[in-house]
Amino acid sequence: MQLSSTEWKIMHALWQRSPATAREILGAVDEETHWAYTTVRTLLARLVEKGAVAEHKQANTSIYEPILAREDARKDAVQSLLDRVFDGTAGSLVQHLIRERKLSKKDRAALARMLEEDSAR
Amino acid sequence: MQLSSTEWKIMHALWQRSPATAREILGAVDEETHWAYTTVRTLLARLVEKGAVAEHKQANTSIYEPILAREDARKDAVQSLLDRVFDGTAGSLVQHLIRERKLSKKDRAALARMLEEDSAR
DNA sequence: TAAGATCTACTACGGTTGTAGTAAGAAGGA
DNA sequence: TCCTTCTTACTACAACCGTAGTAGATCTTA
Repeated sequence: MQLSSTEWKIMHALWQRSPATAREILGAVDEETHWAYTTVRTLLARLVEKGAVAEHKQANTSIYEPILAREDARKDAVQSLLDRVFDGTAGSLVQHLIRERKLSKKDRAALARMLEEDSAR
Repeated sequence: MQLSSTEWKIMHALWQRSPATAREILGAVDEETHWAYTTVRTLLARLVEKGAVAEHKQANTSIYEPILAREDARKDAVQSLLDRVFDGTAGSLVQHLIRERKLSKKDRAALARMLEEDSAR
């Protein structure tokens, strides 16, 4: 499932604290976005429509919960980047990260550990 | 600079062989996309407009060349993914790749080499 | 109980993207 | 020279995206 960048912001808020009302989500993203309440509602409606979020009424207020899992969303986003931008493989992405020095010492150590474990198997 | 996914396809063709005419680019992407010639022209016009591609006329035919470098485009695309999807850092992306076992044996070997060189310095 | 605060449902609107179509000029071959 | 084939310039149009606004219902509180 592909999410637009505003939808990602809503989902991040929901993954962090759910269930939540639209107003609570607004509270969580307000600092960063300054969105109107109705903007948050529109975004939530779109997410419900595409099946990424569940909505149920409590009294006259909607309560939202993520259906789409963060890891699944991330998987799709990464795959889409690999297909669009790299040659479809993660290897070239990682080489890019190394060349661009995007990885901290710690990241590199973690990577090296993983490589060792992996080749040991 | 952000590129749409169709724009990426044009740019990949141009990075591979440039300068090129619209018809040559169509030839390069036709198998994958089956685009109409005018679709390629539209995409090229948009890329020229946003400064990613240079166009100059030879007789009555336009010749195109990339201005935007592949590495720069990749940098922006990766940063955008990190900001939208991860917490803005490459570390969490790499963790994701590790957990998802996205790296092939060959990738891992190349990576190990690069990491060694890197830490040797 | 009447006014403000909230909530929902619906609509809006310009920009971007994907995917062309058309008309008119240029160029090359019969 | 006239027909065919390219090319260019311009236009189109629906879907999606970012960002709301409005109207009417409902809840809360003085």
